[in-house]
Amino acid sequence: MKHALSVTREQDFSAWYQAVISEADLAEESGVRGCMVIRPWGYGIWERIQALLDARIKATGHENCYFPLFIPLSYFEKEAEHVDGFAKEMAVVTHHRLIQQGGKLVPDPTAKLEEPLVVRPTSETVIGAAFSRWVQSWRDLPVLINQWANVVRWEMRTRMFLRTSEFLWQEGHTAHATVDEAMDETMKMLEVYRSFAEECVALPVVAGEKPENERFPGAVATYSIEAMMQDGKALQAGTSHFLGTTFSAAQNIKFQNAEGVQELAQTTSWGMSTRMIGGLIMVHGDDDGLRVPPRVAPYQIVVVPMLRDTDEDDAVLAYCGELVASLNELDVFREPVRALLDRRPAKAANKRWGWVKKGAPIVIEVGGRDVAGGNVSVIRRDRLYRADGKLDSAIVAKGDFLDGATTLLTEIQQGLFADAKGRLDGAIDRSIGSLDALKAYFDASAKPGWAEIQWAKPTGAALDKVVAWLKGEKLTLRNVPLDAASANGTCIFTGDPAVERVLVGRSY
RNA sequence: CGGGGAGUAGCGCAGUCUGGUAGCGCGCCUGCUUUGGGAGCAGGAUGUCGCAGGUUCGAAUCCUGUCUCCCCGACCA
Repeated sequence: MKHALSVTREQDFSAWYQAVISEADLAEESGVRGCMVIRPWGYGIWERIQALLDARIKATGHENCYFPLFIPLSYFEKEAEHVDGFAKEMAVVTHHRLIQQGGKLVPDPTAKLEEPLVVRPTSETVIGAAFSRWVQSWRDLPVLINQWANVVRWEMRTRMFLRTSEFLWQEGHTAHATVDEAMDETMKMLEVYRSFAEECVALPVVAGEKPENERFPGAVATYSIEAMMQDGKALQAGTSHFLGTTFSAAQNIKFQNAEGVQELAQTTSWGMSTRMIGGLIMVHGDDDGLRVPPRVAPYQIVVVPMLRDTDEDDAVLAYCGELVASLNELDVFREPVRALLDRRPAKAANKRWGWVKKGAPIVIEVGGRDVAGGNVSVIRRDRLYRADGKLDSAIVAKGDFLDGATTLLTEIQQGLFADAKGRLDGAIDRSIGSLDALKAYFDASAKPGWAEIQWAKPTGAALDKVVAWLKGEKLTLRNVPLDAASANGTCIFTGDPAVERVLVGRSY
């Protein structure tokens, strides 16, 4: 079987990942360190993610707004732990004018900013400053807001979609009167992320609490959803933080409670980014390129006319036009179907393989013979080949295809999720009871998946010791799954009675 | 930011050691022949050799600096 990509997942997963991004026209290098150009197909997927996630964020009572890209340096100085976490990766604006000097443009030394501005790495500080103005009384709470924005973190090592210097995301920020309310919010948004990832992106995830060492700088508790890539590595696909009074203390977010007493607000923040697209690639991609789940596919059904530069071409195009119009009348996942007629003057075979690599869920080919017989040729991206290795192109009556199109899209969506879910569930080993066994598990195979182990949840120096040992094995603590069984054994690190179960794995 | 590799046509690469008119394959354009599974033949177009300095009569090639990408570390959504 000849595949559309020149490198397979088995040969070199990292090279394969880059090949998918390039061959599926998702993104490309920009010439600026760690920054990418997101091309229409990649950005189209992001727009779908935005649309579906935004609806869920609003359905849970949040409103969108927008805060400035530039944050005064002094805002960061108010919260020590937060600045420690981000100081090493901040882009800073120091001048507001350039001058010519020896034929070159250089910052004008006389146009130095009084106070440097940081290009936001995240917006807790600037939004906290606004919250302190907005919140006076318990009646002003909760404040529930979200913004869609770009942020910049000057990472040492970048990878397209997974870790770029600039990335796109949404960041939710809320303020509450009580710890309970803020914790409810934190957990609610974690669940929004879990259900969104699984239902829309078909990405099975494990939702859980991050161990202390993996917390967001300044957070009291951090929760994540973790997805498993096809090479067994973990990808943190969304985070939800309970910030307690860390930022309200630093930013002076105070309110007068019903008893007339001043209190600090309890805040949360939560985010999901373009990294999601990296996860989508590594979970659903195959050796022919990307496979986009129908709910987030910019086009769900692409119709490719087989034109032959003959008189029959007009009839073929008319037939295709009607087909696409009929498809666009249909609803699937409670939205209109997104079908495209690919009229570009290119060879049909090249268009077909182009859409296969892009991962359009269904590709329909229509030639003169189909028109004459009232048929269409259907290629499902989730089942490209027959058992004999030939491209599986099924000839179906046009009416039957229209009748079944939305069911087929639903089936593809569910199938992609079910396959990935099966891989995830089958790749978590819950039987490991010693460090030797843990080491052996990860040494034994190239794609070992994860281990869910029992531990005593050490803190401070004891936790540092555990993390250091894991690091030596290139392992990380992922999260403590919310739905894990309770502990009933001993901690494999300390030998103390275990208190919970934690996931261990290699990660991106 | 440390170690390694690489930047030459849209893509993949040769040429660099040993300085002397910019090459190959694919793709692209035109024409003809094909036409249900990534067509064949013929002709053609496309380069400030990553960028900036330097050495030289002459630099893709030598020297210095710098930017970007890939791999391995340290850092992280």
